[in-house]
Amino acid sequence: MNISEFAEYAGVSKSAVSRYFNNGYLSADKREMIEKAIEETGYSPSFSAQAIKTRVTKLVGVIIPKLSSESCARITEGISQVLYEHGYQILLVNTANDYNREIEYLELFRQNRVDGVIFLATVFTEVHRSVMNKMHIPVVIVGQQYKGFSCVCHDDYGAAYALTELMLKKGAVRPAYIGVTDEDKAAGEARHKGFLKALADYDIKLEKQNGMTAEFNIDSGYKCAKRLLSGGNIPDCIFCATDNIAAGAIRYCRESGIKVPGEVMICGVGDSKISTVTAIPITSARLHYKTAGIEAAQMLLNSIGKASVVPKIMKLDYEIAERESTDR
Amino acid sequence: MNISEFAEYAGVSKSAVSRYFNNGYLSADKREMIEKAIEETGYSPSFSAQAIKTRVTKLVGVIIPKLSSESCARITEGISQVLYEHGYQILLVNTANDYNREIEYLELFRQNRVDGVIFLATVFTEVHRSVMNKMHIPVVIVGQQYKGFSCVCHDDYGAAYALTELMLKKGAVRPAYIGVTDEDKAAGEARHKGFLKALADYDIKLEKQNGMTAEFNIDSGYKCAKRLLSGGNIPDCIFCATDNIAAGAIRYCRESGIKVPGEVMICGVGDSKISTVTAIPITSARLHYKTAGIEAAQMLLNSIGKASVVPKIMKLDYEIAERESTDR
DNA sequence: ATAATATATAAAACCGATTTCATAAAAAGG
DNA sequence: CCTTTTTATGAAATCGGTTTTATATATTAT
Repeated sequence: MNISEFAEYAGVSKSAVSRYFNNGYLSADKREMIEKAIEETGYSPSFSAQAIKTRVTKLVGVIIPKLSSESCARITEGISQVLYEHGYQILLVNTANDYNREIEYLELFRQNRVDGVIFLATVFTEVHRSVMNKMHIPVVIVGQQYKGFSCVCHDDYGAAYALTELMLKKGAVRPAYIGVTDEDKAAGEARHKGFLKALADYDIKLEKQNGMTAEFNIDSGYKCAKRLLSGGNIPDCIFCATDNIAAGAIRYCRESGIKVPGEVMICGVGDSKISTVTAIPITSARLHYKTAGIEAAQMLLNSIGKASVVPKIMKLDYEIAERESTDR
Repeated sequence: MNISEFAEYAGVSKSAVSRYFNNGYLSADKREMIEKAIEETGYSPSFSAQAIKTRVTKLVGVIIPKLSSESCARITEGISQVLYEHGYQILLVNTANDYNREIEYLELFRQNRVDGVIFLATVFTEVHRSVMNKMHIPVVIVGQQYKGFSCVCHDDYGAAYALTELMLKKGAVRPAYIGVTDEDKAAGEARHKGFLKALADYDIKLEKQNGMTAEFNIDSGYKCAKRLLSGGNIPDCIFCATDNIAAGAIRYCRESGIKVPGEVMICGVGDSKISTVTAIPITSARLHYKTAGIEAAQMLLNSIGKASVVPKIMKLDYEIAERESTDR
């Protein structure tokens, strides 16, 4: 049923029906007639038809690298909560860590379809910048700082520094690092730099074979820990860039009889659910993922419809959750 | 830029442009002119305008109870993969376990906006049925069986039976159960029944105080395990309806010095990431979440556009992943 | 009482596409 | 060579709404 048929059914004009849904002038009796007709028919206006005229879709594109990652899911949950409260909906794109798909969907969103975009990105390329610059709808980036765009991010550097310092203060002198690629500015580079800075400040140096790059999962942490810990002269602490990596490392230690924290301290980042239930609970830095999603969504909603917006950066604080894996 | 402006720019008629995007009759030179103009302007047709005329939105509504649950995330990942391959996108609704919001969005989708709905539901009410019956777009339900609708679900009953049998065969005689509400037909009722049937078949009875209902999280498992294990005459095995509950139970055992599996065997369901890294790795049943999402999406795509479709039920098999928590 | 303003209404134009229609040119068939 | 079919084309109608316009009526101000 379209607006004309409905208007006829209700005994009013199309314009009156439209005004009813858009708070225009409308007499009480017409309002009543329309309400009664809605009751009877269940009519509601077509989103597509509204969008074409108003240029408002009430849709926000959310681009994420991996839905089944706890951090992504929690950010998206925060986004979802705020958008729901404001009558917006999420057009979700799971890129499965495929950078090309990020570009593909940015292009898609560039034209129409959504009112704004929230982008949980990991690695930025020149192509990203060129596409994003041509975008004429607001974009908010979560988890990274990217010049020229509004961002909500975590203090990855500070968290990594604090965790490393914690272990050094407890007497670690032969540290190791299992990180992710430095191409990832946040989880990779920033945490790496925070780790190295703490080492520098405490006059401790990283032996070359003790720095490793892993994937974002448990198995990869397991394998790296194996390489790190199967030689002689093993490290006495391992900074892991994520809790999953730390969980894998702890699993390896458990299986090979290496005492955590006795022989080697281990920490992760993210304070995910997993960190409380591992063989040895993991000391980690709580990053406020859901809050990041909430803030990003609010930032985006504040930008939608505005002619131009000054890009803002919001950096969220962290808290250290100390658990057994770094006890001394 | 709209189709008229673009057509003028390209030096062809509106109709020609439309035909270009919809594979109509078009001479080679016109095709070339249009391609050149697209190159130069980046024009692409408006989704809203297309949708209004074709009544196709290329959008699928996905309603899920909790995004940050690993099972939901994996199902959604499967859905996303298939829809992507077919040029569809996901309109995501996270209901945060609020049944009213489920109804609200079913209502919203009922009218327009999406071409089909995938519903990861937990508890069905009469209101659900009445709304879903009025739906004139296809709906596929994941994780539950619901008469009259196409469903993709797991063999919760069989998995629970097999896990329980495994523990009974290893000599357990005083079983306990930590489940979720029976209102949830799959994770609640079906697993509960599978557990009870195994007990019946092995002539073992459940002491009343050894059956408990928990929430879907680690802390709740911890608390239930505490109640279960702090008295005298404690159970010698605990069937947990989810891995999270089992992880909580294992954490309690670890903290209170109860030996797993020595004093009490524990199992979970879902074979989530967590089950491999807990203090004692958890025996669990692998449910194919991502596959469920993939199958559901395919089922839905097969129904879209068809006048009427016979509802189908697809029940996916499970596999037992035996780990230390049930060793004997 | 009259002018100015606020409220209320329907018709018509418009949003940006697709599709039908009428017509023409080219290709194929006999 | 003429008829039929296929290919190609732009104008116009249509999809389901919103918004402008023009006009009428009711209030308020002076």
